[in-house]
Amino acid sequence: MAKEIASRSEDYSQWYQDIVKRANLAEYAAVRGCMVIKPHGFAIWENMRDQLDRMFKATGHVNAYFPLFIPKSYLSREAEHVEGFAKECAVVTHHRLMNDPNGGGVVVDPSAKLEEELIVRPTSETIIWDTYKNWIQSYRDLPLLINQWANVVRWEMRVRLFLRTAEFLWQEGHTAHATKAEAIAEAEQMQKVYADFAEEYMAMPVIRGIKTANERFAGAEETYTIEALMQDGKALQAGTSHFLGQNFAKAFDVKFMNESNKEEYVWATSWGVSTRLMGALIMTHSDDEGLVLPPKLAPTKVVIVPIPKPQPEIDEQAEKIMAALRAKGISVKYDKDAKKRPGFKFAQYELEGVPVRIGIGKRDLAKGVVEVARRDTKEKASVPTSEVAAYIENLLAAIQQNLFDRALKFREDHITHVDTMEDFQQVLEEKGGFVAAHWDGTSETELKIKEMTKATIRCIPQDWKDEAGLDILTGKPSARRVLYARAY
RNA sequence: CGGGGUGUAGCGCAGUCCGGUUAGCGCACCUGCUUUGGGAGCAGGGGGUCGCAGGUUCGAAUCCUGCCACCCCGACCA
Repeated sequence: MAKEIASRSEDYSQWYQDIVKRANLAEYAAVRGCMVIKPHGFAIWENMRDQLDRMFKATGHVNAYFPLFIPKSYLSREAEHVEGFAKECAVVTHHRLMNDPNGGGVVVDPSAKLEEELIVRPTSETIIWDTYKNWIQSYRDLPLLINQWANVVRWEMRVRLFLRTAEFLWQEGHTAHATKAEAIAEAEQMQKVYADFAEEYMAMPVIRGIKTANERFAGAEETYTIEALMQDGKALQAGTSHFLGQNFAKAFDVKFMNESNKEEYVWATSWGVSTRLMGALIMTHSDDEGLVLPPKLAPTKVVIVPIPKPQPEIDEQAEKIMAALRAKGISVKYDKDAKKRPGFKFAQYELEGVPVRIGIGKRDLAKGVVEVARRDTKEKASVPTSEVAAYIENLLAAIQQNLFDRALKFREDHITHVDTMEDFQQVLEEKGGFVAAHWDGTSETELKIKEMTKATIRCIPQDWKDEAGLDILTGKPSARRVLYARAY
C-alpha cells in the first residue's frame, strides 16, 4: 500500500488523481464535473458489472430500462425524496435551439419551452414506481424483481474522479413485494450480495451495517450499507440497499389485491452500486508504483515481456505459454512491441496493475525457465517452462487472497475502540480509520459530533454484539457501539 | 455563494515584481545513429492568437481596466 503517502491526506488525494490519470483509467471531460472513462478503466468496470449482473440474476432478478427524463412533478410526490435530491438536479427546460437573431451562434428557442420541465434522473424510484403502478394488480404479479444498468446525474458542488462525478454509471434494483418481511429480506439479501462481491472479487473487506436516520436514503425506512476503509484512513460507502416501506407505493398509488381479496399497498426496496467502486478498488490496493488489480477483475491477468525484444525463439516460447494459460481460461497478452524497452514495459504494466508478468530472455531459454513476477509483492521467481501455467493458476489465487488479507489486516488495525471524547478526537487526528464508540441514539448527538470532528456515524454494524456503555459526548446510556469515521 | 490561487506548445512549468533581441525549459512527438535483463544516450527537428477584450507606451506575456475559465478551501455530497 501507499504507506508513506497514506499518512497525509492532501498528498493521498494527489497520489490518487495521479494513479487514475497515469494508469489510463479516466480523466475529466470538457463538461464540468463529468468524467471520461478510458478503455482500460472501462474494461475493469465491465468485469465488475458482468460479475454483479450474474449475481443479480442468480438471486432471481431481471434487467430492464427506464427513461433518462423524469417529469418534475414526479419527484415531488414523495416528500423526503424530493428534499434529498432537489438541490442537485439538472433540469431540461427547452427542446429546441435556433440561430441567434443577433448573429453569432445558437440560442435556446424561447418558443420551445416545455410545459413541464424534465429532471435528468438522479435516481429512478419515481419514474419506476409510476410505471410499476400499471404492472401490478394482484399478488400473482409479485414479487417484481427488476434491475437496470444506467447513468444518473447529480449536480455535485465538488467532484472527484470515480468517487463523485456529475454523471456516473450504476445499477439500481427496484423491487416490489407483497409483505414487509419479504421486502426486508430482499434488502438484506442484496446487501449481502454487495458484501460478497466486494470481498470475493474486489478483495475489499467491508463492514455490513445499518445507517442512522441522518445518513439514510431520502424516502427509505431503513438503509443497509457496506462500508470500506481506504488507505488514508477515510471510510467509503461502497454500496447501499434500502427498505422503502410503503412510502413510494403510497406516493404513486401502487396497490395489489392480496389472497384474501383485500387491496394493499406493496412493499418496496431499492439498491445500487456505482462506478464509485472503481475508486474504492484503487484506494484499497494500489501503491506508489501504480494500480494493483485483484486477478478476478483484471482485464489482462498475465502479460509476457520478451527480453530484450521479440525474436523467433522467444516468440515461440511465449506462444506455448499463452496456449497453456488460455487452456485454463487465463487471459494473457504478449507484448511484441520491439520499439519499447523491457524496463519501460515493466513499469507500464505495474502502473496498469496487471497481476502477473512473465519475462522471457535468452538466458532463461537456455535454462528452460521463465521469470514470473507478481504485482502485489513485487516478488520474482524462476519457473520451469513446463510448469508455468499451473504455477500461475495457483499464483493468481494466492494474489487474490493476499490482497484481501492485507486489506483486512489494515482495516482491523484501524478499528479503534474509544470511550472518551478526547480519545475519539485524538484517534481521528493521529491514526484515522474507524472509531467504535458508544452513542445515545439521537440525531442531535450525531450532528454535534460531526460538527466538532467532521466524523459521521458510518453505520451501526449488524454483526456486533450489544454492549452497555455511555455515549462519549453526552454520557447518556447506550446499548451498543457504532462505527464513526471521516468519510469520502 | 464566500475566502485563496492559477491561466504561456499535447502535458508539467519558468519568465511577470523591475516592459526592451527571434518567448524559454522538462516530458511527449518526428528523423538519424548507437543501444537493449528495470522507465536508454547523443545529434538534429516540428509544434505558441502568452485565457479574452480594451487601454497606456516608440515597444506589453510583463503595467492598467473589464470580462471569462479552471483549481484549492468552505457551504453541498440519499
